Amino acid sequence: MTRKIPDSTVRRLSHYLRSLEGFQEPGGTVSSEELAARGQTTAAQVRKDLSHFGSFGKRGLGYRVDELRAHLRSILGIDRRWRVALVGAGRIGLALFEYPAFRARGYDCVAIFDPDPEKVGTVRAGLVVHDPSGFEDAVRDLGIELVILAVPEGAAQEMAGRAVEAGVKGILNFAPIRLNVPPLVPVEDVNLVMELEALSFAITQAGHEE
Amino acid sequence: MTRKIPDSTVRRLSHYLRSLEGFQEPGGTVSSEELAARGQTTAAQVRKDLSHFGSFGKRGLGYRVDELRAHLRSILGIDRRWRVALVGAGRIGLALFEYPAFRARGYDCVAIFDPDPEKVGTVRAGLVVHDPSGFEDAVRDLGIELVILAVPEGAAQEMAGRAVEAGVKGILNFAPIRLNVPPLVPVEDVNLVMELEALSFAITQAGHEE
DNA sequence: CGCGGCTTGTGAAAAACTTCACGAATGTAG
DNA sequence: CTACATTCGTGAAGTTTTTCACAAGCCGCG
Repeated sequence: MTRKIPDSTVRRLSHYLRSLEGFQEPGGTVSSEELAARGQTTAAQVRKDLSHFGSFGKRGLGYRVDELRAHLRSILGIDRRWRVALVGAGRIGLALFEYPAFRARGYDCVAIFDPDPEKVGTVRAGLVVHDPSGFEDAVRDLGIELVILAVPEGAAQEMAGRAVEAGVKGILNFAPIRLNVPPLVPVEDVNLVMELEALSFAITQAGHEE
Repeated sequence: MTRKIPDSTVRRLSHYLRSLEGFQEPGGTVSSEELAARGQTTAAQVRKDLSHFGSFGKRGLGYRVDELRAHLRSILGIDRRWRVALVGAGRIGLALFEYPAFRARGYDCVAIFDPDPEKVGTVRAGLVVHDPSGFEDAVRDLGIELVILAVPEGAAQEMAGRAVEAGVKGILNFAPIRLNVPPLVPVEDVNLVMELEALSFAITQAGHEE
């Protein structure tokens, strides 16, 4: 039933879920048209996206809000909780770890690692900072499945390799390099400079356009 | 020459630029093959991407590193400096503003706004935090062109509207909503929860795959 | 100068993704 | 019960993006 899902579809599924959570009456229904209106897409796209995973709507009626919400959670793999470790206790990493939306969405911050001796032993975001030497043990003992990798560029590949070796299942990578990991371990890259560059490109381009 | 550039192309251009900066001898040359190797793409894709903007290479030789670098900077619109304001002095916004890579890439942080009376007047990331009431004046007086919008969901649309009205040219949006702005003003969305969801989707999916 | 080894730039082919359009369900009203 | 107004699910058509393949250009060497 589910073969190769476009990346863009997954992003939209997240959007749909977020839209559904904005609804007041969870017992109500919503049409593909309404769902498309929030979310900058079309009704056909909404239906096509969902059809990859099953038939969740009722013809003539639409989708039941609470039902679709549950389906989306299950599809996105957040009908459970995930144990997340932060590697790199810099400003950005810590800011993320304290971001309440993460926990609300099913992601539990369980450990922080940083090699800086000044940070090791101190408490950040409610957790003691550990030296990376203990990383592998922690992955096993705490059941860490996801890693937020927010270390300097030079250390990213090494820590990614160790994470994979230790059995981590996915990496959210903030370092501006393409990590070399086995294809079974998904990596999501977040590159904020790149986002700004996309902005200045679009602005500059608007001038050249005709 | 430049019509409709795919979004994915722009992202790759950023990557190419970053790869080029890793080179030691700026007088040397690089082939599309080498550039593709870093960056998770193909040589043909590199050439196609660049061909949208001109012919920068020499057949039989490749691209001159320093030359291509300059071209990419110009294409991405970072052969100049941009004046950026932070709206929302929360943890994430501040962490970004202190991120040294921004300045290094041509983005200058020039002002911070936040309505919290406890923050107004204090110094963060080297700048005094101002109340948003002075936002429009600051845009004009400081020549602010880009806004990093890192406010709570509820305030995002209002501040986006004010930014556009004040003449801001682009918005980097961290709020998890689609901003409603005129199509001439580009918006880049950064949604970290969505990135994590893409990860757990990929992990979960790997199980269902067959 | 002419030849051979490379590597670009680019139409054309292939693949991926989105939009269209319509049959099939579903609920409502008369 | 039938007619009607909706709205989903989905193959087919259309569009966009990627990949392919090859002619054309460049360099070095004899």
